[in-house]
Amino acid sequence: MTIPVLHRDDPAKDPLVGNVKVTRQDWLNAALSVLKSGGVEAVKVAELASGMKVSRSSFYWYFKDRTDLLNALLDHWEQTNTAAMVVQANAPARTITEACCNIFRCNINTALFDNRLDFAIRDWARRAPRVNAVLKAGDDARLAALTQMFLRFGYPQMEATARARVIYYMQLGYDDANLGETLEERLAMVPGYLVAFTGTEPTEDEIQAFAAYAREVTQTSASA
Amino acid sequence: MTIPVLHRDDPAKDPLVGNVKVTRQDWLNAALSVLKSGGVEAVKVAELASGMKVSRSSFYWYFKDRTDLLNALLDHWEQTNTAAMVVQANAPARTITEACCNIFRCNINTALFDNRLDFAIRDWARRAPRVNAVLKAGDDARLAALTQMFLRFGYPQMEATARARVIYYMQLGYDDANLGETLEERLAMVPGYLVAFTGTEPTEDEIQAFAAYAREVTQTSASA
DNA sequence: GATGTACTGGACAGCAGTGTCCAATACTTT
DNA sequence: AAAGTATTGGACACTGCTGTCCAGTACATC
Repeated sequence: MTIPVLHRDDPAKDPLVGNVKVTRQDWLNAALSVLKSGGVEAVKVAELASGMKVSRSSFYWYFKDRTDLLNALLDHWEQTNTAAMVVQANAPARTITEACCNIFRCNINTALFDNRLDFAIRDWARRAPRVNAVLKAGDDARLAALTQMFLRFGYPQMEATARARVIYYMQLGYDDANLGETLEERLAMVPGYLVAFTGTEPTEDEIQAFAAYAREVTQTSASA
Repeated sequence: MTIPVLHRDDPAKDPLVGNVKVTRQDWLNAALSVLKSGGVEAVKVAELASGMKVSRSSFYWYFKDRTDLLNALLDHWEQTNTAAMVVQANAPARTITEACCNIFRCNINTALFDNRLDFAIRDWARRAPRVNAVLKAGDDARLAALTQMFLRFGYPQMEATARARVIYYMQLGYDDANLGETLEERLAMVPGYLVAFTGTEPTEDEIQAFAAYAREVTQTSASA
């Protein structure tokens, strides 16, 4: 339920003019944060307003109604997470294990791919058919990119499809159940997962490179 | 949002005596059904009552309040799904691939393991720390049983742990995203998954045996 | 310094859901 | 047939949330 930095609290941004206290983006950020921690049902105009110490009616200046805000949140998701995973799947790699490490980056780098947002959307989709359609399109795009990745490394079509699903869905379920796991716990298991996902052994270099990346991104995100 | 058969509608059961219209179990069944289709937030005394064509106050005869009902739902989950998966993990099998097929039974036989309930609980857990603790205990028990399964077939400790997680979390994520998939679509991928999960090829017999089981249980559940 | 613009606050009405109270009901027991 | 028991229905008060209306405010422009 943590409300993110508001425009007015960020010294890098232009000061707000007139009687403006919050921006549309502030409302979106706050809503996004609540969506992630408490689900759609928890995204309440009243609560966002009190969190930003602004009255509720301000909200209706920026958004037609609550549904309008929710649509904006869904749009945001549509334009971020899926694109990021597709980029990672297409990233250059010498081996399939290295390529898988590129995918793993999505799971440990929040700046790249927002896990918690993905789950919140998934929860929401279970109850709203409209959201479900958007989600399914995203899942399909991601799976297609992953299948392509395995095909690139010479896996036959059928096996590429099966392995794409295994890596994608396993990460999905894993994060679902383990959002609290520490980085080192997770890193220790990486070689084991790579064998299961690809059927081949990763090189020591690949493991080291991935661990270095993982430690760096968690470092930065912690100090930000 | 389908309300299940009420006690009074089931000819096999003793007729209700006195002024009784619904039983505690009827409330529980209705709540369970709503929990699965709409999440915790959707479990509303008012809606359950109107679904059963009974007044809300009847509810308060059987339950102290809404929280009391929710606790009962959580208890129910605790006593069903995890136990079923542990039984499947311990079931006798000649090969690891056959053992994995035993686990797959959980994913296709609703009578054995209620997927939709598992997700509803998972959603709920994300918002309620108390529920999260119960869920985590369940996940741990299931993973321990799966790890034990791989150990039984000679996998080294580390690999057994990694593979247990891959099979468990993959199924979790898979069902999460694919509750609408047809049985035949799913069956077609089974051999591919088995290779990825175990690192070995399944025999033709194993695949056939599993497919036969799968077709039988979906047949029965459709005609029930 | 008057007017305009871009918001913001506070009051209001309305709805949905909860939990309580008590009278009414339909059987069972005496 | 009278009294008792187990449950149910309906009315009520309360809370939390939404969306609307309108007057108020702070700065920008003329």
